[in-house]
Amino acid sequence: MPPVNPKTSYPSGLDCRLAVLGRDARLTPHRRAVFQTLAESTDHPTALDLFTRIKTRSSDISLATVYNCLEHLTSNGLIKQVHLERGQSRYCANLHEHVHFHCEKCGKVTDAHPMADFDPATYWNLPKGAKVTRTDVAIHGLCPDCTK
Amino acid sequence: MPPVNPKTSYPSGLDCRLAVLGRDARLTPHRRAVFQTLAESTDHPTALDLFTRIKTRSSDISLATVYNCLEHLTSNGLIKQVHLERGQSRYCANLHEHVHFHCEKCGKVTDAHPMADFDPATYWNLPKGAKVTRTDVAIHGLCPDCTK
DNA sequence: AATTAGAACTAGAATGATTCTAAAATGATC
DNA sequence: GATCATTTTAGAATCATTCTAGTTCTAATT
Repeated sequence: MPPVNPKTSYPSGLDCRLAVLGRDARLTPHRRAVFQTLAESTDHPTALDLFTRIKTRSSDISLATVYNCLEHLTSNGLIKQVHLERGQSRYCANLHEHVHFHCEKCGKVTDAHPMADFDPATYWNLPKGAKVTRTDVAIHGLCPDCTK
Repeated sequence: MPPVNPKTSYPSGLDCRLAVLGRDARLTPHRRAVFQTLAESTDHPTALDLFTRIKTRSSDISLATVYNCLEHLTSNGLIKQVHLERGQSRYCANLHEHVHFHCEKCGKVTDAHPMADFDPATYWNLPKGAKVTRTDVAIHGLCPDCTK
């Protein structure tokens, strides 16, 4: 096994999360840009949002590459895809267990972190013998700013 | 206020739910077909599913009309739109409070009814001052048939 | 340093779900 | 039975995403 090139492989120093990737998953400038732009965003941007931000702030990139990078990062478990309504997918670099609060007026999406363990089987009658792997919770309502 | 035409207005006898509509919301044969076809379905069909079922089983209809009827029924609160993944919207005539169990293998969607009151604020740290109007819960996993 | 094989990037085409448009049909009221 | 609003329709348009196929880039090898 040849040595990993420190310049182009996902370094564990930059962000421990990036280290989970195998050595053949390259940390290209584009992937870095997509990941970092998303990590700096608190607003759950769409692919197009990220495309615009990366294009104006830093390097040139194509929309197809943004989609490729997002798919790569998602399938490697570095980021998560979020679906709140039909339409565009949104992305989220927060890997801590959390759910989403969606403001129906301004559209803002806020992460809500757990205070206690949650088991859906205590609240809903699941099919007998079903095996739960994941529970998606989306809370809709009015954010503090929009209740005024 | 002129009398309601019993033949074309949503009758309260057929299904009490249909009575919630105002008198200017007509119960056309197409709307009736879309509603009834959905009400008889347990599989959370897509607009295209409903289009095919209505077209083959009963009257002729266009896909645009299915979309129009679904939009009409949804905005009048007679049916619900369900988004489990990106892609097509699914529809559900079950208005009892419930959540959805989605089998990741066979794709089947099952309604899961509540056994206890559920307040998301006891589990997740919502933004201070936020007002919750609705909580969408989608439970993903393997259905009883697929665990075998 | 040049070669090579594979991975990543790209523009533009293609796809799939949905919405829009504008005209025709239908229904309700006058 | 005329009139006006609503519904239906086919087909065009749109929007987000994925695909295609050619090009460029990267890293290991010569």
